[in-house]
Amino acid sequence: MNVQPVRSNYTGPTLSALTQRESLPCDHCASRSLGVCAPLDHKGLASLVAMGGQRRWDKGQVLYIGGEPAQAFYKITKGIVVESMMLADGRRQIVAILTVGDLCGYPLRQGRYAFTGLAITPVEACAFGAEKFSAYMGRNVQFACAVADHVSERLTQATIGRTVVGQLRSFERVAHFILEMEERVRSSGPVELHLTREETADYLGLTLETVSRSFSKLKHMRLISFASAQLVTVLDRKGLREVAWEGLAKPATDKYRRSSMQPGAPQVAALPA
Amino acid sequence: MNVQPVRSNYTGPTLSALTQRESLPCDHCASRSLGVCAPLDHKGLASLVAMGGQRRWDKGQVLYIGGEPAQAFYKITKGIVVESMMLADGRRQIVAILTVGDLCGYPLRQGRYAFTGLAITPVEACAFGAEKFSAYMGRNVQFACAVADHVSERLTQATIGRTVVGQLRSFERVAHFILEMEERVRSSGPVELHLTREETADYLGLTLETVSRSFSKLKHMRLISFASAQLVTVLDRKGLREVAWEGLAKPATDKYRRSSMQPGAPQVAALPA
DNA sequence: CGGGAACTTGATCTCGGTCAATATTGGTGG
DNA sequence: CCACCAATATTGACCGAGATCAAGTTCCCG
Repeated sequence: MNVQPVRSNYTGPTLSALTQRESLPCDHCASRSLGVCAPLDHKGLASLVAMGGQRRWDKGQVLYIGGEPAQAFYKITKGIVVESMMLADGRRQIVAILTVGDLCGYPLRQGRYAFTGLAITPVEACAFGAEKFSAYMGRNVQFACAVADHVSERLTQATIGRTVVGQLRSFERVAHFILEMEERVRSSGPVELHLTREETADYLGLTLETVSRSFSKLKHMRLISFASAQLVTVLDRKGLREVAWEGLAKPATDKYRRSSMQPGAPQVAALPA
Repeated sequence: MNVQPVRSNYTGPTLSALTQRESLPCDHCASRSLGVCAPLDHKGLASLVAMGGQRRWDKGQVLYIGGEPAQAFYKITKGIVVESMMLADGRRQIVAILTVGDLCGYPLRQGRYAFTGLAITPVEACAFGAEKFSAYMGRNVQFACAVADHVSERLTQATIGRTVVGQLRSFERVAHFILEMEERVRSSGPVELHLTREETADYLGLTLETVSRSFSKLKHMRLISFASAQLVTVLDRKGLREVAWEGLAKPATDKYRRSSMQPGAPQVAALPA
């Protein structure tokens, strides 16, 4: 759909000017070694950078709108972006929470943004022209693999999210959310949630009141405590995990099909060639 | 995570034997021109095929189990596979419905299957060794792009699914499901659902009773009719679409942030380089 | 045909949504 | 620095969509 491998021998105008070792904004970039930039050498980086530039948005500003023609993808260097889908009546599903190192605006759907990107903090990002980005994928295997890798990770995240929303009770979803946000920052001490109760609700498929009640419930269960509404301390990580995710996977080796079935080793058979 | 680009000059043992124009199982494969095989020429195809072989499973058999070490990916040539995640207490979320041309078992999470694959009809598939598959990605840009493309498509699907489960009412979800299954087969006439009510429930985050009631409701609304429980005729596609998806996207140019916000054009500013 | 799986329908209960009233927080200007 | 106000969060009361429990019915498949 969105990726158009280009095998031609590309001789872009911007590339030659930058192949020498000269300073790139990337040299001081917090996102340099993350995500799709990680496998690139100086030259590769230079040609990618030549595609776009740095931009910034204030909290509350929209980066791009789902359904509109896409000019650029963004790799976040600062702040937090949420991607969402909306229904005509205003219902909103937040489908991803993205931070430093994450690529956003990608993938496209028929040349248009699939989701809407919103800055929920001040955001800085590096912009890549959409067509050039795709063309570069077609020329650089490592870059293409890095993109595939990144999208794979997002697919896994999205799928877990679907399971959370589809199967967990309200306070289980909130417990999972807390652990997810803790994981994201990878630092000990209190966890900054960043999302308002309303945004959290739209992320978890609940209402803001239910989210608030679930937080309170977890607090009364002595699993968490609050410094402020946005700053949570995990008191009992083990307990929280049990609530959050009643041990996904590690299944009891039957009941993949709920009722009648004969699991048995998959039988192998050669097909008529 | 799962993709390990390998840039080395590969000289596999099986490759040389197959580079001449000789017959491949692919020549008669229904899945030849679909998905990740599409961009490959005879030689590329030959080396991919050399990685695995054809296999088959009966209805109800498990192809692979989430959390277990992965040996192979499968590209479906016949039948339907559902991928799911399970919770310890038996709750199950079906996260994908895959058919001819789809790759399954991919992506991996730390070398292990992320989801569990189950054949819900008799299934035939072409197996690719997992490491060799990744290595081949690192050698062939077009293949890597095709994989990225495929994963991107699945990400979009997963995200839409998350929105369906997170935001739609029960009968709206079922309406969406019917349209999705219709889309999938791309042929006029009655739509074969393939999933039991229980599987549909696990896909939509409902119970089988609610799914059944929702089907009945849509029937009484004269939007669909049944030849059998598995065979649906869409009587009013427009009406069904309105129920299914109250016009996702095409948003009213505000309310990305529900309350206070000043959308305004994203302001551009150069960062200190 | 016979039996079991799959499906439908009904009665009741409950979790989470809705509506509404405070409480708290944080940002702004006096 | 404090007071004020709007935005955000909490809590309560009530209601309803969907889950749960429980019969029946239909449809396959041997």
